[in-house]
Amino acid sequence: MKKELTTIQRDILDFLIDQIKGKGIPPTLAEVADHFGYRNRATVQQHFSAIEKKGFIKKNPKLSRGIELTLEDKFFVPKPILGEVAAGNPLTIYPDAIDTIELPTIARMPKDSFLLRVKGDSLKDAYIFSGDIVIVNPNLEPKNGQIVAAVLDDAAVVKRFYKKKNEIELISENPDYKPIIIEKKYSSFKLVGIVVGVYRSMEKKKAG
Amino acid sequence: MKKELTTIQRDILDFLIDQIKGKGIPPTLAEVADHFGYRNRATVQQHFSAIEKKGFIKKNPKLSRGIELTLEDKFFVPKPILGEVAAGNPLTIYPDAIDTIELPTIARMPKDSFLLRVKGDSLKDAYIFSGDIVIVNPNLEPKNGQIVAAVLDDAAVVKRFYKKKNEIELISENPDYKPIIIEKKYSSFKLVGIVVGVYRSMEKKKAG
DNA sequence: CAAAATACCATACATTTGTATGGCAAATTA
DNA sequence: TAATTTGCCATACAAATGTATGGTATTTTG
Repeated sequence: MKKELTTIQRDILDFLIDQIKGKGIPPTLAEVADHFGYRNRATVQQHFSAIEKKGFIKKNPKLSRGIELTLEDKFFVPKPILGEVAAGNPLTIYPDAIDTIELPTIARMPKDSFLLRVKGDSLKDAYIFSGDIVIVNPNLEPKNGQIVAAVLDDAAVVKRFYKKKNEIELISENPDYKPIIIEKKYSSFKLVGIVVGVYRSMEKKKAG
Repeated sequence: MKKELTTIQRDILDFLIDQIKGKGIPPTLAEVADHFGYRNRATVQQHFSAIEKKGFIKKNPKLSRGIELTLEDKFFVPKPILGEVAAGNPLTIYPDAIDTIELPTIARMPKDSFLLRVKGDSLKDAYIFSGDIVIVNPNLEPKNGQIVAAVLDDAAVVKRFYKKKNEIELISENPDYKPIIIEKKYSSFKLVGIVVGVYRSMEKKKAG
């Protein structure tokens, strides 16, 4: 039995997870159809059947909104890793995916977010270690003290963010590393996004 | 406008919260009716209207399971406190309620659980302080390391639970207090239940 | 006491919802 | 190439669901 979801099926599953984890309650067929622009519930119904057959959801027959997510272990979806970022010193960020990781979808990843793998230990006191995958949301305003991903001269870093009067400070949680200070005018600095989550695979990790 | 819920209305609201917080999805009218033994959905429907009018829930018209809990701050429901327990030395336990507290129902309290007020500071290293209210579930099996409530010679204690070969140890998180050791045969010891939650009112507390 | 609120019942009805069935074009697989 | 899967449409239908309306007995309130 093939357990690979098609693109559309994964989109629908993502929407399901999004609703269940986010809004708290599973959508109806009609709501899903509406969201994806289907003119018909039957289409969604058939997608559900396909997804259920592949073991990702379970339908409680006859019950409205009776969709359950199956065993969470199954919810590992391959996602592209867009690059590596340095928690210590800046590293390269790649335009395209350099790798994929099996990310548990419970580690809720907003649609507009992406993944970066952390190298270095400058954030170890914030419980982010080398080899960890950070989930970055580019559509959030950073608040002081939050951990952000940023690009400096075509390299990327993950640091804790502090905005001051005329400069921005990116500091490490590890005293071995000095803060990076960016003056307002400094242009080659670009904030990539807020780190909204960290995932660590407990399997063997080939971290650097 | 009166904001007091009647007994039945509160029961229904409790059931709603129970389902939403516990099962994750709001029940339908039929399910509520079934649970309370009503032969009719209309009865529940009318209760919902009453509860909504008093501002505790919000109905999304026409939507199945379209019940939302209104602002969480509103969810302070008086619950009886059944006694006081010592985190340090045993205190008296009362057969009936000695007091009531406005417990936020978000602090999910299973139907079979009850409340005890903690006195003493022997659990301060587990972040439970004098004056805190602990929610005790009597229907769970204790695992080593969990915090339990127990009765010793008509007095009650809240301690961390460890089961050994021939004895049970109730230890404090505070080194100032010595562990209580109960031999298997010791009969006047009775486990009351597992502490499933702690609530602390940030208003002034008249702790001991 | 009279009026209002409460707590339940019954019946009726329009939608919503899940499900079943058949059809069709495009992509994938054998 | 033939067969299968995928992705979508349409129609139909029974059951579930929310809603409306009216009724009755009890309790609470003014």
